[in-house]
Amino acid sequence: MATISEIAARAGVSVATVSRTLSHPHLVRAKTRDKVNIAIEELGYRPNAIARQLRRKCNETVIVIVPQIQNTFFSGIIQGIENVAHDNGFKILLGETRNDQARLDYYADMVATRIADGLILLGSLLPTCVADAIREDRAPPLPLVLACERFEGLECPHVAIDNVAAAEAAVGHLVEQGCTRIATISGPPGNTLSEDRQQGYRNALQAEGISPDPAWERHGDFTVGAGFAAMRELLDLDPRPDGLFCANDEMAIGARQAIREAGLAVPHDIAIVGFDDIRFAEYLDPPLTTIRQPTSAIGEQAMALMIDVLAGAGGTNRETILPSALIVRGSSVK
Amino acid sequence: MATISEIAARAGVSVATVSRTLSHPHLVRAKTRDKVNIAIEELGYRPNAIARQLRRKCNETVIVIVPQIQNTFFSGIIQGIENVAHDNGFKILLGETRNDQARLDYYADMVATRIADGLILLGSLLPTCVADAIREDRAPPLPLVLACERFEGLECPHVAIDNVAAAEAAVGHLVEQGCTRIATISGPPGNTLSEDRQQGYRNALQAEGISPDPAWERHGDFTVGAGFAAMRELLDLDPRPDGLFCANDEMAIGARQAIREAGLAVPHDIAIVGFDDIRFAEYLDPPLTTIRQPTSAIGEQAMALMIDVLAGAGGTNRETILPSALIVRGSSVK
DNA sequence: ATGAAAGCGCTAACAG
DNA sequence: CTGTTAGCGCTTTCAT
Repeated sequence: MATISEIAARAGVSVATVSRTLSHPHLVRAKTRDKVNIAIEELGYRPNAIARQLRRKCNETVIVIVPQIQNTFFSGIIQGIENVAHDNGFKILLGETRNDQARLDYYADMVATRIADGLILLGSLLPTCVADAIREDRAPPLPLVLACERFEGLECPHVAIDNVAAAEAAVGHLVEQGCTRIATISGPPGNTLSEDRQQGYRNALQAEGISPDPAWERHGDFTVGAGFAAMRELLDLDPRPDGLFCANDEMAIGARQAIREAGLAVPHDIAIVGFDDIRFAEYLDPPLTTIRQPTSAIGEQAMALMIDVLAGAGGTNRETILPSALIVRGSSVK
Repeated sequence: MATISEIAARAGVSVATVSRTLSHPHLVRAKTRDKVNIAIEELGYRPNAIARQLRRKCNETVIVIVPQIQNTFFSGIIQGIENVAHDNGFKILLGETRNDQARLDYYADMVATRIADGLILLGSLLPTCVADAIREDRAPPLPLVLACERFEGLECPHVAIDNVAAAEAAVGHLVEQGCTRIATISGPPGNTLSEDRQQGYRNALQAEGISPDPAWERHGDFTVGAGFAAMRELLDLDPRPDGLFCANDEMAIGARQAIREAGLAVPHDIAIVGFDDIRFAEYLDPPLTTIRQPTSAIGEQAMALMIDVLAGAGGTNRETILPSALIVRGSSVK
C-alpha cells in the first residue's frame, strides 16, 4: 500500500503538495497536479482515510441504532438514511439493540470513542448518557437526531409524523365503517409514540361521545406475538369489540391470527386498522388497512438534520413533521 | 475531550503506562493500574479509537453491501452479521447498491481507503476490482466473504445453502401435489444462485420424465413487479401451468397477484412454492409454501468467516453450506 | 505555488 | 514493571 510520501517522491514534490492536490486542488499549479496524479495512478495510491480522520478530527460517519433490523419499518428508515448519507459522502454504522440497554450503550459509545461523529436513534430506548443528561437538565452529550420517537425533556432535532392525528384518522375510519366497540392494542406504556397513538384513539372515541374504557386498551411490544396475546384477551370481553386499532402492523398481524383462530372473520366480525404500512400489508389476508408512514423520507430528513447538526448549523430542537396517510384496504371495509 | 497524555499527567505516569493499562493490563502493577483508572474515571476519558486504528493498522470494521436493505431476506442476514460482529467487537458499515455498479464500487472502495478491513457481499453484482481480478485470474484484492451468492472463477470464502437441492425439493413437492405442468420464475440469468435454482427445477422435472420446456421458464429480478409480469406471460400459455416455482418469495407474491387478477385460485388452479421464507410468508393469502433459508445463520457464518480471514486463518476458499427446509403451507396444498 | 515541520492521539519496540 | 521515543499517514500553518 503506497503512502503519500511515496507519491511525493515519485512525483518529485513534497507531501504537502500531494495532500493539496488531493484535498485542495485549486491551490496547486495544473502542471504539478498532473505530475502528482500520474504518480497516484501509477502506484494505485488510495489515501488512508483513517489518518485523514485523525488529523481532521471528524470522520463523516454516523451510527444508526435500531431496535430491530429485520423490521421493514425500521429498514425503510435506514434506507432513507443510507441514501442521503451516500449522497453526502457520509458512512453509516449500524447497530441493533433488541431493546437491550447494554447493546444500546455499547453502540452509543462509538461517538465517545470518535468512531462516529453522531448518532441517529430509532426506537424508544435512550442511551444511559442521554438519559442522565435529561435527568440533570443538560443537553445530550453527543450529536443526536431522533427518528420517529421523541422524549419528554429532551431537546434534540427529530423527525416524525403527527401520531395523534394519524391515530384519530385511523379510529375515525373505523367509526365510519360502523364500528361501535373499538378496542386498541397500543405500544408499550411510557413511550411517547405509543402514548400519542393512544391519545389519538381516545380523542376519536370522545369525538363520537364514546368514553374510553380501559378494558379495551391493551399494550404490546410491537411484535406479532404481542398482538396475538393482546387480542386473545380482547376476545374474552363481553360484548366483544367489533373494531380494532393497532399501534403497528406487526401487532395487527398477530391480532388477525388470534381472531382467525377464534373462528371469527375480518372485517365482518372485527375490522382492523394497523399502523406503518409495512411493505407486505397489501398482500396480507385480508389486505391491511393502515396508516402509511413515509419511512424513506423520515430517514432522509433525519440524516439531513444530522448533517446540519454536525456542520454546526440549525437549532438544538428542530422538529420535522412529515405527512402520514390512511390507506384503506380490505381489513376494515365491511 | 481528554487525551492519553492528560491521563498520564494526572496519574503521574507515562503515556505508555496508560496505554498498557488500557490494552494490556496484565503488564501493569495493580497499584499503578488503579491510579490510572482513577484518573480515567475522573476525567471521563475515552480513548480515541481512530488514533488507535491508525497505529494498529486495523479497525475491526467490515462493510456489508446489500442490493436492497428493505428486503427481509437481506435484513435477516444483516442481523446475523451484526450479531456476531457485536460479540467480537467488530463494527459494521452498511451500503446499499440497488444493483448500481457505481454505488457498489463506492462502498467497496472503503476497504482500499482503510475505512473497513473487509467486505461481506450479498447479491449478484461484483465490485469492479474483484471482477478485474477474476478476469486476470488473480485473487481478489481485498478480504472478501460472499453470503448466499457464489461466482465462477472466484475463489473466496462463502456461505450459502444448496440451491440445487432446495429447488429440487420445492418442485418435487409440487409434483407430489399432482401438478403436471410446472412453470418457474427464476432469477436473472447469469446469476449462479438463480441458475442453481433453475437447475434444481429441471432436475426435478426430469426425475419425473418431464422434459423442460423453455416456454415455462421465465426470469425476473426478484421483485414483486417482476413476478407479476412473468406470471402474466405464463398465464397466456395453453395449456396453462398448474404449478409454479418462484426463485424468491417476492416474485411469488407478484405472481399470486397476477393469478388473482386473472380470476384464478391458488392453490386450486395453480399451486405456488416460493423461496426464502421471508418473515411474512406465513401471513400471506394463502400462506406461502416456500424454502426456508437460515438467514441469521448465514449472516453469522459469514461474519465468522470474515473474522477468520482477517485473522489470517482459514483457506481462501472455505465454503459453508447451511441446511434449508421446505415449509409447506396453503399455497401449494390442493 | 510549494516545502519544511509540527502535530492529531495512540502503540510498541527498546532500554532500563 | 515503567519510561523514552519513534512513528502510523495525513493536514496545515508558516515560511519562502
